[in-house]
Amino acid sequence: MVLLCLIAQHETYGYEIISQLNTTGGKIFGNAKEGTIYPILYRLEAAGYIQSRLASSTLNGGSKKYYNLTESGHLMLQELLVFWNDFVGCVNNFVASTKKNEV
Amino acid sequence: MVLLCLIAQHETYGYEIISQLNTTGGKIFGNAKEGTIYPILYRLEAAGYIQSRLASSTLNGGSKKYYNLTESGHLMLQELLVFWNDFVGCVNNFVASTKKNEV
DNA sequence: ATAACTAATTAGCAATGCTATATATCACTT
DNA sequence: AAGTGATATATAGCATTGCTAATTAGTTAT
Repeated sequence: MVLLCLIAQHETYGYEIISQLNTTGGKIFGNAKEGTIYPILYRLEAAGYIQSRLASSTLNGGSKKYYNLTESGHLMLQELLVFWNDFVGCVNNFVASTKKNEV
Repeated sequence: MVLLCLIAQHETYGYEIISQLNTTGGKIFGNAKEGTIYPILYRLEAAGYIQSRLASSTLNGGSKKYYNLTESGHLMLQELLVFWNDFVGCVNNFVASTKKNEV
């Protein structure tokens, strides 16, 4: 879902996503590695949620593979955002009824 | 973390946990099955976060295996609650910067 | 030439979640 | 006594997933 969020913001590519996660990802996503992100991108593309176009090498380094959301990807992102809200709500219900005793 | 929360509230056993999740677990945990919960309980016990005691069969059905938190389990639950807050915060950062464009 | 940065790829392992089934006990009905 | 349904635990087996680690390759600067 987070990768779909990032790609939804603007067309981007794997290395940039990793850099962005490393700088603005906080404690949780600030440590993302290639071996984690690239396989997710392949799965998202295989599932039809994102599509890629190759761009020849410009200023620096190898050729980039730019991704953007498909229509199906936009729909999936909407569903995931709904799911995420439900998920946080459900977990926090259990957390809330615990904290009284625990904290 | 959710199972540790439930066990922290009061000593309980697998079947009761599953029943509780099915009734109060909402959309997300309302569908929990034995094959999901029991292996998690075994892992939590193997990791030393919970301990069990057997109780002979009382009113109905087989003998129950009651679980409660160890000291290590209480510590782990605290860490997980902190992690959970960080995690939600980090994800919501990305969600927030997406929603402007997307929704 | 080489170091440093950009960029993508993939092998391989361990952890995890879930489906599905099996087992056993007890209470109640027919 | 046989069967049904609720209670309760256990586990085989599969697919998915996350991560470590290493490989390849192009560009820029020293």
